[in-house]
Amino acid sequence: MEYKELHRWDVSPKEAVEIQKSLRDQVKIQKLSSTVRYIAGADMSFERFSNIVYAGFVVIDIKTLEIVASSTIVTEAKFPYISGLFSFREVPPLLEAWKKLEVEPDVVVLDGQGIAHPRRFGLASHIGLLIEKPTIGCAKTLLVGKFHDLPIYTDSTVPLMDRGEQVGLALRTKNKVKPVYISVGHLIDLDDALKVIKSTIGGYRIPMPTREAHLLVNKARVEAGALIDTKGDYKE
DNA sequence: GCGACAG
DNA sequence: ATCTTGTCGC
Repeated sequence: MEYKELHRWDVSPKEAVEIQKSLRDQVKIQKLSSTVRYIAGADMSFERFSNIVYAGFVVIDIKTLEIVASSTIVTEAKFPYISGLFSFREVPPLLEAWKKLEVEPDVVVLDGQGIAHPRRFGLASHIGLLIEKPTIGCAKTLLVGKFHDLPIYTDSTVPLMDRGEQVGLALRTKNKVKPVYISVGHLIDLDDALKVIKSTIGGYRIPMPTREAHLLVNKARVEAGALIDTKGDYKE
């Protein structure tokens, strides 16, 4: 798949914040324009004491929840992990994997926030602008916002509020299990984002796109590690 | 100044 | 994120 180059990546944290501010007004919140058949999930897996990272995508059929395509790459993360600047660490490796993906998804789910972000420009919004596809942020923990009285039963939702506005929602994907947090990334609205995510819940807390992407990149890392002995030499 | 802080 | 075994609860 293709993507845009909107700015440099070798920037300081201060410059990164300015880039976020300059791009956030380009985020479009709207109804999904086409019917959804293929949903992509993305994730990254890190090596313990290095910046080597495995990034990958899976594409899932919304009807069967089966994987129809995937891509994986290995590269080096060049930006540190800084809360609020997460996308500057994750997006470059993800774009490399995106480049190798052969099946075009109708919507992409990211492991992190969309507009539920201090500057309303989280990972899902950032990569959405670059790949020009509808994106959804589906995070395991909160970055900003508060919510109240979320029922303990599957499919319950409650608004996620930050500074007086709704930035997403908390969704209970499984009985009596911690919720996930859904927010709009780009080219979608919250109702459609929720519908898409609900259609991909496979009985686990983490919806299938993200879950399968996580399993994929984790497996890639472990298998690569098994090929290297303790001296760092490659095995036969 | 204190507390919070996506993966 | 990653390191890790068993264990408590549905």
